[in-house]
Amino acid sequence: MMRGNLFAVAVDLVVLTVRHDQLHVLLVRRGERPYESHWALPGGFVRADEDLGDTAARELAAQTGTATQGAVQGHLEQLGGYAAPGRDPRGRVLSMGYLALLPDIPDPETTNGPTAAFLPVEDVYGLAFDHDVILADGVERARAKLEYTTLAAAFCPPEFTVTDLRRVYEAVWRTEIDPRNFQRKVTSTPGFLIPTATRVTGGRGRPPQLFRRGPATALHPPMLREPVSMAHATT
Amino acid sequence: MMRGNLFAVAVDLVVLTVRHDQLHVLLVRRGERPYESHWALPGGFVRADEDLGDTAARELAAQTGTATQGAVQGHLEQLGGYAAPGRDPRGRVLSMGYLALLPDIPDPETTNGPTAAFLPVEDVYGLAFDHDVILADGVERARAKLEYTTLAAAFCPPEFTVTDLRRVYEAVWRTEIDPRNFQRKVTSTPGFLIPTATRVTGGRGRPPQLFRRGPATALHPPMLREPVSMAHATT
DNA sequence: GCAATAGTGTCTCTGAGACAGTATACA
DNA sequence: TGTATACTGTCTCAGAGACACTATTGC
Repeated sequence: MMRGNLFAVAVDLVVLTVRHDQLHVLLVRRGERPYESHWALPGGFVRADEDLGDTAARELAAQTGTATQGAVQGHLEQLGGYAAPGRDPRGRVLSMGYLALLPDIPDPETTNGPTAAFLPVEDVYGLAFDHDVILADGVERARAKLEYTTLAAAFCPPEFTVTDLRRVYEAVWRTEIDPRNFQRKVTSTPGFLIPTATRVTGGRGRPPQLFRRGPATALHPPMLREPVSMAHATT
Repeated sequence: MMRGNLFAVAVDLVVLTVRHDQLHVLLVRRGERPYESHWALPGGFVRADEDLGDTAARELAAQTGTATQGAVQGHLEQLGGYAAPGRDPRGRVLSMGYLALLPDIPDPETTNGPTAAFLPVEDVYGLAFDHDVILADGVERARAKLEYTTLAAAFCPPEFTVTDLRRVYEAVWRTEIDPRNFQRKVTSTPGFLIPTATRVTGGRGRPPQLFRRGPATALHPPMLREPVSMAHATT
C-alpha cells in the first residue's frame, strides 16, 4: 500500500484584533532555530488525539489566556493548508492556518513562554517561514467576511456601541464610513444587534445605546466596501 | 525538538459539473480496502516534491484526461483540511479537500484505473471515509461563490449562451431565475461575457448569441440567491 | 399562420450614498 | 451658551423583481 511521504502537521494562528482603530495581529518571538528571534504566528503541532480545530482552540487559549475563551465570544475558523516543499528547513511540515477574531485584550503575560504581542498588521513583514503569506490570507479573509457576515461583532466586547462597530469596519477595511448610513444599515438588519437597557456614561456627547450581538450571522444584502457604480462603464 | 505525530497527507477532489441541468460530482469506486467497492472522491497522496496544488492538479488531470486541462478553462481551489482522528482506519491521514469546477465532459474511460463516473450530487451519500462531509463543503462553497464571482462560467464550454449560464445557476442553486432579468444582469456586468461573432444554428427558436468568458472575476454587486426583503421585519 | 426560444423595455420598490436636521450629554 | 457625539429624516439614484413586448427561428 503506497502511502506517500509523511508530514509533521502544525496549526498556525492568525489572531486579529482592533486596537486603537488599527488592525493588530498576535505574534510571538521565536526562541529557537530555525528563524530564532524572528517574529512568527503562534502555533504548534497537532497531537495524537486532536482534530485540527482542537489544536487551534488549545493554542488560542494558551496564547490569550483561558479566561478569554469562556467570557468573550470570539471567532475561530480554518483558513487553509500550507505545505510547499522547503517551507520549513527541518523537513516536510504541513501547516493549517486558522483565523481568530478577538476583542481588544491585553498582550499575553510573558511568564514562561516566549514574548508575545499584538502588532499593527501594516508594520508586519519578514515573519518566519511562510507566515507572511498566511497572515495576508487571514487578513484578506477577515476583510471579505465583514462584507457578508456579522463577524465584525467578534472584534467587539460583549456590549458595544454602533460607533465601536463602525470603527471595526473602518480599521479592517482602512476606509471611512458615513456614521448615519452605517447606523441605518446595521440597526435595520434583523438579528444583528440587540439593544441593551444600559447606556454609556461619561462620554463627551450624547450617551450612545449599548448593544449585544444578535443571532444573525449573514448580512443580506452585504455591506459593500468598494464603490459600486461600475456598471454602464463603456467596455 | 518536539515535532508531534506524523501524518500521511492526501488530496481529495470535489469535481463538480453540470449535466442535464443537474449538479454532478465525479466519484470513483474503490477497488481496495478500506471501504472496498464504496464510492469515494478521487484523490491521492502528496508526493515528496509536490505542493498541495500540484497534487490536486495532477490528480485532476489523471482523472479527467490531460486534454481537458489545456483546452477548457476550469477552476481549481483549495477547500480545507480534514484530519479528525480515526477518519482513516489505516492511521493518521490528513486530507486536503480541493474543489474543481469543469464543463460537462464525458465520464473518464475505465481502462486501467477504477471505475469513475459523474453522479448527481443529490443521489450521493454513504461515501468512503468522511467524503460526505468534504462533498457537502465543496457544494456549499460552489453555491456561495456563484453569488459574488463569475465562476459559473467555469461550468460552461469555451463558448456558451446566456441560457447555458443561467441553467448553471439554476442547477447549482436549485432555483428558477427569470431569464430576462438574468440576461440584463450578466450582460451589464462589464468583463463578464464577451460576445462572439458566431451564433448557434439548428435550435428551435431565435438563435442565441454566443459568449466567451471575460476577464472579470468578481460580481459587484453580487447575484442574490435568497429573497432579500427581510428588512423591516418586525423584530 | 403557430410554437418556441432570444432579447428589450418599463414599472416599482428596496436599499445605499449624501447630507440636513434633531437629541442629549459635558464644559 | 458652545461643542461634541448620537441618532433620525429626506432626497436621489442604482439595481433587482415582475412582466409586457418585440425579434427570429423551425414547423
